[in-house]
Amino acid sequence: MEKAENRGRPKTLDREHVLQTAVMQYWDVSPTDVSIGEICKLTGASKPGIYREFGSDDGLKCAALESYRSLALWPLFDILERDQSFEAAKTALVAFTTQDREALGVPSGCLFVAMRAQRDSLGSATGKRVDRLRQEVLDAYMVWIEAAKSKGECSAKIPTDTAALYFDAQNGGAMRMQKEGVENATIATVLRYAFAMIE
Amino acid sequence: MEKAENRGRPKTLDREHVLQTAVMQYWDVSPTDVSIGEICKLTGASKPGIYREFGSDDGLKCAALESYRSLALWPLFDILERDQSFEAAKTALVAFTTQDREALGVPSGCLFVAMRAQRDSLGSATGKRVDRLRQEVLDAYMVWIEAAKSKGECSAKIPTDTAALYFDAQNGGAMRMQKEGVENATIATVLRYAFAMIE
DNA sequence: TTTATTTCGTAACTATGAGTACGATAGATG
DNA sequence: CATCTATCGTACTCATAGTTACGAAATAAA
Repeated sequence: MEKAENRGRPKTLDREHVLQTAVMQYWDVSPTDVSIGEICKLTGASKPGIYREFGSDDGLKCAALESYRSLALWPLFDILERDQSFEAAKTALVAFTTQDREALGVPSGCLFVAMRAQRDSLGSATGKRVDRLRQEVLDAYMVWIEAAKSKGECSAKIPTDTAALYFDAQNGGAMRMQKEGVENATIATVLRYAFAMIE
Repeated sequence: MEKAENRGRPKTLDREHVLQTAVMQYWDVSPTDVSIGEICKLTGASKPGIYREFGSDDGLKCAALESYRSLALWPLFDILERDQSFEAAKTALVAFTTQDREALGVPSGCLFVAMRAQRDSLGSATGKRVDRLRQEVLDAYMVWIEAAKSKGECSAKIPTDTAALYFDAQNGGAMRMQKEGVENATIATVLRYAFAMIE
């Protein structure tokens, strides 16, 4: 067992602050266009400090994705797993996706969607985590759809795995539109049409 | 009028070869992860040669996008403008989008979609051209949808501009799925469901 | 206090990539 | 053959970004 050694110089690097700053920068700008040096400037941390904490650029991006997941992706999983009607869930998905980001003080678009688009430019650890998260999301959609089918709320003859890809694609499209500046109300209309298809 | 001056050392740089190579690399790899130096190695051209011909990295990407448009986007415009039923056009869109790229000897995904995703990392000239092309595509969808509505082949009450965004988003989603390795048959199913919505 | 231990951060190093200075080269013209 | 002209390509410059070497600093234990 490792006891809390109080030896040595006390750590001053604020891991959470660095991580949150990184998430916001990657999210707002782009995961491949924010350098370690930029994060240093914004947080006051030193480069070796960040390397000691996260190991590498890849490590920081990986940690940022993990952080983003429990910060911004949690509501998605929650909607899919909550016990509610298929219709109610679809409505909740539209509402969640088209929230007013400005009002929430959060960037538009989706860091996960951005990382997927640049998957091959990311480090190997981050790349693998992107793949895993993608599969997790698809699995969550599948469980949800399968449940709706067995409850008789979804009679569509579309295969469940294809339907999962369908919903995931709609969500990704919405995030891209948002980043391109399309009004949330318009995006919501698009999503409602898309989601009405599967019932 | 400028007459064809035969003075000076003859040009040896093969503009078309460089351009096609650039298009294929940007398309296959990513527009922001292919350096001028890489294009040089692949084509045998020298760096100053490429700069003399295209002015800058931005200029080359811009020319590549233009080339891509008349190479790979032309069929899309053609389908939308051809005189055929709304249904026939939608079927043609699905077929075009889910062509077997391997068999055609062409990369999967779409360079234009990739450039849109990285719009802010591109040079100003390329960025503006991406914007213009996006608007062109949306306009083409709108003209098509408007025509279908007036022919009575599309009775959907969805606003035309929103419907255009809808179709554009579906196409983009298909291209991303293709790049992520989803089977074309599956993508076609997704698209058919999505397109069936608007009628 | 001295020593052991741990973190701190300046100042490098290295690699890559955009962009260019400039002398060499190749053909037309006279 | 001499000159004019336009392109060629080697070998730079310059900037950025990931990464690290290493001595200074801070705290607990002896």
